[in-house]
Amino acid sequence: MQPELKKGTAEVLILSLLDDRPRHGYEIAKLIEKRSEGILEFHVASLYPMLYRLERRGWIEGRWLEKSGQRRRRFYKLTTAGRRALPAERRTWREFIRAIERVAQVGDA
Amino acid sequence: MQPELKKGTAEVLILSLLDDRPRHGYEIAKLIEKRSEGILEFHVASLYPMLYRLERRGWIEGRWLEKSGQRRRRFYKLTTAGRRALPAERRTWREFIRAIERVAQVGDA
DNA sequence: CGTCTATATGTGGCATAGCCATATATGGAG
DNA sequence: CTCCATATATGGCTATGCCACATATAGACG
Repeated sequence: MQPELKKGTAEVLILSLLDDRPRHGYEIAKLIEKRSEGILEFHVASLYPMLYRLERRGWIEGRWLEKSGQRRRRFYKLTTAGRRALPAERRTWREFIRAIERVAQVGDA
Repeated sequence: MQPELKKGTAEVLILSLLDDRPRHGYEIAKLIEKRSEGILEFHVASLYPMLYRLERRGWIEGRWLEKSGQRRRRFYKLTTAGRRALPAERRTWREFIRAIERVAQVGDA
């Protein structure tokens, strides 16, 4: 898998996972790996900076949660702006893959 | 359209277009733009270097063609290695989008 | 005849986002 | 008491596409 393919996809992935419910960084990384059956594997070193970027953009919001018997975790949830942005992100992705499929005969068939 | 999405996709696109028949750089750029209905627009400044890379890798092979009444053009065609590599590239792409769809609810439905 | 646009190839420097290595810290299993 | 999984964080590297710029010709339009 050319690693370059992944560029720009982390956003929809993270936003979609946070659409279900608030999650913390490490959980997001593991979920992506698991649900994609190992095909996608975002290193946490890429994920944390992405989370900071999304937070700065105002699409997600994080807060620390410390429970006894657990390490501290930063849970992120979608903001209203983030929830509003998600459909457009999904549409962009869909249009993008359709465009590729029109140029390269790459469709599932 | 986040420009980052395109990263790593030029390869399959070029290879697929050359699978039909030999073409020159400028034609490839225009075809990508046209067939994708404007969604994909690779700048020639990205395309030419990509062609050189593919040639160095031995997947495509270019030769100059000068016709009177036309500017000089460099036509590229798939090599045997390139033709052999294409199905794997297409498979990678398919697996990749399926993986994204399993993580983000992004499917066409 | 001059200018403009489309065609055609090419290069140097920039930006972005993911990767690797590394660091820190805790809970639980053995 | 060591090791692994969990959890967050940062600095430097790399790849690939983007922008600006350069060069050159054919054809259209005035």
